Amino acid sequence: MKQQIAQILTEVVQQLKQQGVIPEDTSPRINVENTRDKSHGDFATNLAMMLTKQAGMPPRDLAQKIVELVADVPVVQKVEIAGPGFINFFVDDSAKFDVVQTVLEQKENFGKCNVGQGRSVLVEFVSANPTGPLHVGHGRGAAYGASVANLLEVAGFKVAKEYYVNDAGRQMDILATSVWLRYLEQCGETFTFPSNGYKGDYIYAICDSLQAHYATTLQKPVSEVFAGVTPDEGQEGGDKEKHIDDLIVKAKNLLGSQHYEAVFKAAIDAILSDIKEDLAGFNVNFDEWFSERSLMDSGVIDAAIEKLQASGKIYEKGGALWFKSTDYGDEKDRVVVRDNGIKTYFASDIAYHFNKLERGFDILIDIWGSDHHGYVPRVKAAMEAMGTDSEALKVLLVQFAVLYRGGEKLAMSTRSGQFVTLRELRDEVGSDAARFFYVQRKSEQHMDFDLDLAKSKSNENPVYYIQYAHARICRVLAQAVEKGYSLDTEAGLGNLAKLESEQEIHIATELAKYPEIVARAAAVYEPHQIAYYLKDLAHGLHSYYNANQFIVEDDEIRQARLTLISAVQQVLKNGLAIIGVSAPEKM
RNA sequence: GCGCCCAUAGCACAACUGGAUAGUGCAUCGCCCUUCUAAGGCGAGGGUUUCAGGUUCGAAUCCUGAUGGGCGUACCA
Repeated sequence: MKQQIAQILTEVVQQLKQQGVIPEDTSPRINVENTRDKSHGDFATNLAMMLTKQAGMPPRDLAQKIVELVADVPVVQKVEIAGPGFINFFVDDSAKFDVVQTVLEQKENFGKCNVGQGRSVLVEFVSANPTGPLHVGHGRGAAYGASVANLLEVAGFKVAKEYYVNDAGRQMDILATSVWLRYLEQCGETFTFPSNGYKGDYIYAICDSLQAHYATTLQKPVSEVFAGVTPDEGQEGGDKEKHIDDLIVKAKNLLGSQHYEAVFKAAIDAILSDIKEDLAGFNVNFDEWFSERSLMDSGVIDAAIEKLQASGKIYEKGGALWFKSTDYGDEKDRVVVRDNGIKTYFASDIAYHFNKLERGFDILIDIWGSDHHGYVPRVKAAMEAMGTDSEALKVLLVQFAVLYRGGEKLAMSTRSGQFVTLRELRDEVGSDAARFFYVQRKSEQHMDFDLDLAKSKSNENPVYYIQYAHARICRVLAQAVEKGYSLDTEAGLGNLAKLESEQEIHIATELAKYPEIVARAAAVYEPHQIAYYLKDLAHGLHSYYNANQFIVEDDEIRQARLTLISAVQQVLKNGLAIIGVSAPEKM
């Protein structure tokens, strides 16, 4: 309908040019909007106001000219000029119900479009270090990323979802060492646990499995473990970083590479499988868990560095290898290989992004926490230097959720073991409510997350409002069958013209908006638009429900109404699927 | 210091990406269950869109500056 009007206006612009009202070289963007106020008709355009300058006449006069040129179309009942020069289109009520048939024919495909044109997208998100369980901060990225992926899929992209597993580097060594030290404690050794080690309770579970497999064969005397180790923070000459680094070296030496590997692997396997299970319970699933170590082992990182060297953007300074990212607008140059020969995290990230493109993806989407925003220019710089198009990479930043409990701001740290896990949140409020809560806000908006509120008011979460609308429809349709009035959509579609209440027309109008909302939301990566749309649609349904009886004696009216609400049911289901929320049949 | 992001009703957030009288939920106050689920509906109150300028037919939205908040500014990952 909207396109139809836009089409008409495009023709009008051509005619205006021919008549010399506006210059030949003007090509205005045809803008057709849904009106907010029903007295403004169904659609409006600001075309006259946009062209007022080129035409050299007041907007209302120009609008008058445009209206005269607008071709007669049966569905357009009336065209009006209003306000400063808006042109309002009033659509014939009966035409508004055409969408119902479309919905029922296309079913779960209703709302899909092809702006993606089958291009392949890799959406990488969560990618939290596997050093502990996911906390509620990760939840936002998970909910947002999964919804964006769904959205893109509906918009006609070929989507793959990936979790980058940082299973290499110092943090993992600290984790392995922390596990081993806790294991030693369980074996009866006594010492002060390093301040910089991982202290979460989940560590003990890993130790239990180590004990089950190895009994005490991994035990070493404390005197040996701590001999010659730099003291911890708070002690004479102490340094917590050196302390933990020394302990890592000890762990490797005392255990030997094979046993150290075993501890390392036990830790990461346990945590990763916990994360996988957690995300699956959150209705977030990945196609690929991409290991950083695999990049190292396959030599991809070296290849990437060589590629950069070939571009001439690598130089040596102070024994380290630097990438000249300032040539691409970064604030300063960045180290890729440290003076001790160890490659930085940045180096593997360059390789990782290069690898993504090599796997054939057209578009790369990274979803990062906003604390990584400073990282974007250097990754793009590296992509440029390697001769790839940095435009292919789109980084979506998600603001941190600031957690409150009873008005108190909560500090969260995986290291200290003090955080609220995603699993706790799911247990308390449920996956659906949590998914909806996260995705309701646009991603760049700071989010205050009051846990007490989220838990105590779980029944007031708008998600139930939407699910309730869906469940209501299901129950009504079931009741109809029980009363011997099974739904005959064929008959219903034929009688839609009999529906003329305000609520019915409103619902039909809302249904027609859905594909457009999806397309727009996908274009700007904003799943929250779907959430708001669904609230509106649910409101339309509840309103309708309270004002009208669906299961009535009159066959024609009943069939028409049941057909209309089954279309609503379908769209609610489609929209909820994008947000990753279930559509229950009863509540 | 410099850079990025944010600021809308008591609270949490929207506003079709520059459109008409700035909306929704919670909270507050009325009304509606012998009728398909009241986790619902109908209505009321609540705003100088942080402040000061600018751009234009038109600004919550764009530009400049100020204020307040978050984050970043490693040869960490």
